[in-house]
Amino acid sequence: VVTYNTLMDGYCLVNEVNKAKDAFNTMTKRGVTPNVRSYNIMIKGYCKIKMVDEAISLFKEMHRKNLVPDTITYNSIIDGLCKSGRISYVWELVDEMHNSGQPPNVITYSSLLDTLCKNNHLDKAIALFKKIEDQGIQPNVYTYTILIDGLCKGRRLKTAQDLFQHLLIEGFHPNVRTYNVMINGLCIEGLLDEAMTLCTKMEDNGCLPDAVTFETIIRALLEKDEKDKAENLLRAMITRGLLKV
RNA sequence: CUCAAUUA
Repeated sequence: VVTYNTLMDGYCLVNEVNKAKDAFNTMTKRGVTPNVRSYNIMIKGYCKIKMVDEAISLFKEMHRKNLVPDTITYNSIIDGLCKSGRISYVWELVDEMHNSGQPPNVITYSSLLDTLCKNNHLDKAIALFKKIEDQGIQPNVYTYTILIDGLCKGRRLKTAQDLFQHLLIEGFHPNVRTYNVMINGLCIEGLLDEAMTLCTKMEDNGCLPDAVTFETIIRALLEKDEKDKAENLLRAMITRGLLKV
């Protein structure tokens, strides 16, 4: 089973979900019974290429074969449904999670938080974040990054910055993505000097800026016709090997 | 062997 699962996961990773499904069928034919992980891999694979209905049918197939979906199974479909905008079914599944004694975890909530943010339901997102904490679930760096990103894109920079501070106070270590999200937020508001300062600061904090960091700032600089500064950053990228020349 | 977040 492990061998087949690894193979399927590899195919899904490169979006060759049909080949993954072939492997899935082959294992069955050879008398190897797919386990929950096999289904989880296929469900995520289908969600990734937006074939959510296939994912749902596999989910139902699990029930028929008396396989009990675990938290990862739920999280994967919920995330797939969220990303394809089929929110109503999501809430049913969240209820089902509670009823089946596998309550949503921080990852489930991260998916939900992300959709709320991306659909401009910022207030609901903030409420959900509080609800997560109230339930005694520790938000992690992902959770914070998602909400900070939502706040930045919803033009609520101040709140985003407060949350970023809060994250530091709580002793979390922001990673490259967290910084990138904050930097993008500053760029959106045209605060390019602040963005560049934060870029320096992240490096001081032991977090190396990556290509996204630079591209974000460069793009913003060019929009403001700050061609010289942009060029300097481009050179910096080349020096750091972030840009092939 | 399986789940969530960033520029374009």
